[in-house]
Amino acid sequence: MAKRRKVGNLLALSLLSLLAQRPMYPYEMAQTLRVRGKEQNFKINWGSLYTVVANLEKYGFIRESGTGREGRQPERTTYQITEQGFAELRDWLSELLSVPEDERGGFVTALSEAGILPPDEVIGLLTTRLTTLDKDNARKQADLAHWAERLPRALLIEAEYQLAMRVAQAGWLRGVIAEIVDGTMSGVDSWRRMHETGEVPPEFVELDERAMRGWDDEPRHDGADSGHEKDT
Amino acid sequence: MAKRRKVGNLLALSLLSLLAQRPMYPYEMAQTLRVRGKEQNFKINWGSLYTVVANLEKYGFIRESGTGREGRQPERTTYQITEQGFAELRDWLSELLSVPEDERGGFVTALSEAGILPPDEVIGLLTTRLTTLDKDNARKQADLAHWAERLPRALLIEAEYQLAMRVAQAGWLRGVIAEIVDGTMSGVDSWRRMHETGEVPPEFVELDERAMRGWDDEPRHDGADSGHEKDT
DNA sequence: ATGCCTATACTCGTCTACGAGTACTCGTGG
DNA sequence: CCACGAGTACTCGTAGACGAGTATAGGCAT
Repeated sequence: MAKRRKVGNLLALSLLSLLAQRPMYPYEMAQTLRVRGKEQNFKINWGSLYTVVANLEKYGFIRESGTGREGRQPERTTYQITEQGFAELRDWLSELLSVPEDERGGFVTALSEAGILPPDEVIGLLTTRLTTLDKDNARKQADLAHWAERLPRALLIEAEYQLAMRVAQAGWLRGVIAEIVDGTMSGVDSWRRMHETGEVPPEFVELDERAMRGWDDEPRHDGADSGHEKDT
Repeated sequence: MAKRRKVGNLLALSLLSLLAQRPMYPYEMAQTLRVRGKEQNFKINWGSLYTVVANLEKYGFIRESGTGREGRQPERTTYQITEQGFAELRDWLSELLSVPEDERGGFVTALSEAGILPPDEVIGLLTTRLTTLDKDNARKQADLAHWAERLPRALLIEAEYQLAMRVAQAGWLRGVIAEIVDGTMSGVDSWRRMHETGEVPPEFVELDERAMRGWDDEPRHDGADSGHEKDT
């Protein structure tokens, strides 16, 4: 994935960020990340951590800056960021901020395969999701408000973003569920019949055939997300 | 990642879906996926394809259903889904549909590290993103409308979802950009000063220290996303 | 009929991700 | 004063992701 970057793991971005502030040794990086509550709730991937550090060094983005034992603890190696590391960090950040990606998550995939399950079950599952989402969002909203009182908002944008996206998802879900329930959405009838009788609705077949023929008469804008193909 | 599933690759979900419709051999699966325009624009990962098929077989989710050479082409192995495969498919879909995940994408990470870049640069990058997003969204909107005329909407939900999320993202971006530009957002001043003078603003330090002490006096709701920890 | 190009269907080897395990150190209670 | 548990800092082996390469078969132009 994203092989364009010499070190393609997002953990590497965080590490570079950390080292841009001060030199650290790997374990310290992990602690700092964890303590900041960054990256999920950091079920730290120790393996990845050291692999990524090694790779960052291999490509010259970071450099050993001393390998001392400080007082007691076992020996440890401190790293600092290099000029190229800084450049990579800036470039990577720039790309991530300026180029929108398509969501690649499990939910999208599942949505597109949801026809496998009978409509009523899907309604139930989506309702569960919606409920959870609403509950979590309320809590996150409160947390965020709490923090906003004692920290500058500039430090909270990513939390605000995540919340905004979840709220939007909840809104969308509410609409879709309603449409499936009341039958406003076209195709739900065939879908339901298919699960009751086992008969494969004709639109599925048509979809496949259309595809097979290469739907040439249709608008194809394939570089959909404004072409961020890997430029090999 | 997601080691709870015996085969944790999302490609596996698509393959199971495919095989739930009819038996296929691996290459055929790839073609069918590609032709349906599923999964990104499918820069097919041939390596993953065969690894995943092998694993699906290893865990009994699919089974060889004949290994014939049909007429001409080189020999090939056809697979069919098993009972357990169906069960896994249903269960996996259910989970993906009902349990909301937090976005783990690059944008979120980049947002949280955006302080590395000077504010004006960030404004520029986010504006670029917004422009691209608006342009793409308009096109996708049109495409979707086009397809909606000749296909049941039930087959288009995942496209609708993706579009809705992108529209929401654009809306959020518009707001945030404005707030950074006009200084409504607190912290932007320190942020700007930091990049002009090199001085590290006190709130960063405070954040770290607070974290170090273990902010015990604050609300910590750690299983944030309604606890979907891997239940080892 | 013969070379060559394309499509088909995989195989293989490398590089990455990751977690379980290791080893060493301090503090503390019995 | 030493057993034990909780940190600290990492190592290593395995499983997975992935792309470049391979091999074979037909089509078709000469």
